[in-house]
Amino acid sequence: MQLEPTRFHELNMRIIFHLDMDHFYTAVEERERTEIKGAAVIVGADPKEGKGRGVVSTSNYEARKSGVRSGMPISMAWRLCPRAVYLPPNFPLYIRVSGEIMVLARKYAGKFEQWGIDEAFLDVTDKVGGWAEAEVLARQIKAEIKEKEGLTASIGVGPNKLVAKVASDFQKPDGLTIVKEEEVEKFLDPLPVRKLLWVGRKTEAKLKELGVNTIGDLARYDPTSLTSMFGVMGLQMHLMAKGIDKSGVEERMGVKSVSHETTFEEDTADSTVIFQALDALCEDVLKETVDHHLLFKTVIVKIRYQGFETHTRSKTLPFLTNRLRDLQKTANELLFANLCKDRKVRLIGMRVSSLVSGEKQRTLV
DNA sequence: TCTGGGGTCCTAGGACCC
DNA sequence: TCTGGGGTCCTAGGACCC
Repeated sequence: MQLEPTRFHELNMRIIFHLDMDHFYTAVEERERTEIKGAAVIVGADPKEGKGRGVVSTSNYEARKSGVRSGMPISMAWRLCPRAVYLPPNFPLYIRVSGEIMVLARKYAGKFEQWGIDEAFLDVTDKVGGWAEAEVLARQIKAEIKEKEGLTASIGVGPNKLVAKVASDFQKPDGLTIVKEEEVEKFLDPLPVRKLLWVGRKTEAKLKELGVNTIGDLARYDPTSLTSMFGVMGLQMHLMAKGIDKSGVEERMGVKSVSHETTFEEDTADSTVIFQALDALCEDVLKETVDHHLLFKTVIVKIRYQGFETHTRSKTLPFLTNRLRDLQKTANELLFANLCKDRKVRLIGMRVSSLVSGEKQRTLV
């Protein structure tokens, strides 16, 4: 049933799109390099003949046929698909293309929220009269991205962000899935809980122990028990499983932290190497904060030892700063006081937070 | 399988203040 | 003596997102 626009709005219903670019990094690379057309393509760490460190960022559908997935160790990808074209990520390129797509999509939305580099939520409630018009608009956006960027996107359409997000993942690539208000329960019920936003590997495992496998199982589970086990997230999960999500599409304003980290080619206990890496990370982080006119107060150092044991140590300064010597002194002290000298280190990271825009704070510098 | 690099948010304990 | 209650900030860890 198609409601009249005014009636639709009176009922306080929303129509939300989730736009998700298909295998974005590899799709951009394929567009730029016609010579790899048709090949299995993997963007990620250098595989080094199967000895490489790091993970797969994105693989195209040809590589996925061999079982390659995002987040998989690159050494495993090499074993599954040695014939693939392996490329290092070209972030400046992806960011530029992403920016163009976001500008294109934003003009169709009453409210717009970018989500990562290649996804976005659009609240189109005020732009369409109902579900039929929403479908026309979704097709138009997909067609425009295809025409102007030569890339395919999948769009999920639903009455809230959660349903739209699950829907965009339902048919990929080049998909369009529309889930109307009255179809939400039937749509979500049989899907595995892992499809829900915020249900990751750990939560999935805990739910499995409770005999909760599908979103329907979760919707029927006692919300009080969920709350006692998962806290605020328990209630949130229960509501999501019932297709309820009142969160708004909101423009994100400014970053809350800036960080850089590096994994060594080989684990090392050489303190010269470790402290040099830290200094370099300080310079990278500082450059970025200065470029964005930010001042920081909190400095966080991350240490990951051989075996993946990870610790963070932080210090909040009594003042805002963007001086390299403040950052390096604080970071060096934190690392020096907390580094186990006889253990091999896998990764060093640097982060600054408690950020304030320096535009207004110039007098403090 | 052996785990990158960029982020956000939540929890929980303790310090400190009134 | 041994003790409130509320609030904020800091620190560390962990789950999750792309």
